[in-house]
Amino acid sequence: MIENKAAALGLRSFKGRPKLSEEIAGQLRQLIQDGSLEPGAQLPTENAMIEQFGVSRTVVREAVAALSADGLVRSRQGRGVFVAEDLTRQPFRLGDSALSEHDHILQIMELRLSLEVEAAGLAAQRRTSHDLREIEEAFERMVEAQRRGEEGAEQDFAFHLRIAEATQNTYIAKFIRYLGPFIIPRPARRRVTGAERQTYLDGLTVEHAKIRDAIAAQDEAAASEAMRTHLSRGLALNRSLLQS
Amino acid sequence: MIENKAAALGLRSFKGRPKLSEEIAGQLRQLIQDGSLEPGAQLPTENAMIEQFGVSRTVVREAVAALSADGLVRSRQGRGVFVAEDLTRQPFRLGDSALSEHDHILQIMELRLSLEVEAAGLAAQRRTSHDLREIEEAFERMVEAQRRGEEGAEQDFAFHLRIAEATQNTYIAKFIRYLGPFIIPRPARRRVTGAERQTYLDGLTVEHAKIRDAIAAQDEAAASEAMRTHLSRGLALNRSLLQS
DNA sequence: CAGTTAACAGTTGTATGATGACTGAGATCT
DNA sequence: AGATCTCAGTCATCATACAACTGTTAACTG
Repeated sequence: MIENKAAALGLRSFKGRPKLSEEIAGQLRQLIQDGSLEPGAQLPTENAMIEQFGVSRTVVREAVAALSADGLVRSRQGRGVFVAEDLTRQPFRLGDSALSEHDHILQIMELRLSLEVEAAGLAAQRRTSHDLREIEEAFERMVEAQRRGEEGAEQDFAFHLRIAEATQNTYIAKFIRYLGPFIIPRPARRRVTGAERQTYLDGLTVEHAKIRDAIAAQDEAAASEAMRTHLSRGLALNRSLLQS
Repeated sequence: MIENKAAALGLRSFKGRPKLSEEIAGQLRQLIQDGSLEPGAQLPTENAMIEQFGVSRTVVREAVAALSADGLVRSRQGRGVFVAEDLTRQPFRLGDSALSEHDHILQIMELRLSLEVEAAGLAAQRRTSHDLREIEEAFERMVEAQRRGEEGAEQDFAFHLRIAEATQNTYIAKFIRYLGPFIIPRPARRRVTGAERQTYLDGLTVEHAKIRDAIAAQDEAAASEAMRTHLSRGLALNRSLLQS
């Protein structure tokens, strides 16, 4: 047996060696993504992979099951395993990149800003009276959370999510919801304290109110503008805080 | 072989029974997503699941491997399988929704527009000379494709992707790349023929040129505006074509 | 001969038993 | 008291066997 080379990769050596099935799955994934295996092509049979990788059938099957869950391959009993014709089913993930925490946060906020500025405009155009009520309630819940001395990060996000849902575009709402966990922690905020913190939180409320009012008035341009101002300020704050 | 009506039935109405491991994986996934199993909670042990579901270890392990690939659970040797604390690793997918083809296309194009309008502005701000060269080359390749009588859909997308990369925001670029396969087919275009088609294609080139020039001049507002005009026209065209 | 059926080899799907590796806690020893 | 050992529980991996499905080929039937 050759000594464990996994540690050389450095990444997750702390957690012991990665599972063999993950190792194999990674190799197969790479073969597919760099085009060595074209869509529709057949993967080596299980027996071939057993020999080729020197592992047991359990490992091979678990690796294929993982790829199959990602929609990257499709296995058909009696025939073989094939690379998916339609690679659009390949999921989208954030965070496995090698960015610093600093860049990670800023880039996610930029991504979020891009979407939400437009979303605010669409919401102003299309919001129903029910949507508006949801947005107003979310606004109030955040005010109450702050009155209780909380940060209100969750309520903040809920407010933004209601706006995304008011666009009537399920994909936009779905993506904002996906981004939620990445932006809720917002570690930058915690470094702001005291009076400065109160000023910041009051500013949030004022900005949220402007967005809410523009959507209520169905003023598309004003809604987009208010959202841009709101998120730009958050972006600038993060940028300056993370600089130091 | 004429008899293959399984495909004609459309989806997967009769694909034979789904694999047992997928069945189990689905049940576990639901338990996690509806909160029956909270983050950090331990799943039943393999032996317990074998008995509970009445299947073999192979099946249970493949199901867990699939969930693990999605980042939904984490298994630790010697301890057990646990629901992930951080569900942000859950991937994002488009397309499993029950939208009509019509809404599907329009909503994706809106999502795309939101991002790309901002991306064009960021690209104008931050593009390097190398980025600009890439964008210009992609533009030329699309012109050449059209000169050859092709539609140039792939070159079109490549042009947009180069712009996304010029934002220096890897997440934005990554997401645009993910959206690619969903927008490349653009079935609407095929219904436009003859002189009308040529007018449309010429319009694309003019609009691309405006975007390119604004980015070259590092004029943020003009770049965003040009991109908005460009994609809005595509959106409007699709909307009218799909109406009928 | 034409058409159907049967047999076969190859593949994935499922089941089962055995062994290795890791974990945590309690028992044991010093 | 502190370090070590033992042990049961758990996942990780291996190996084997059989079932189910597929496509091809051979055999059979009328």
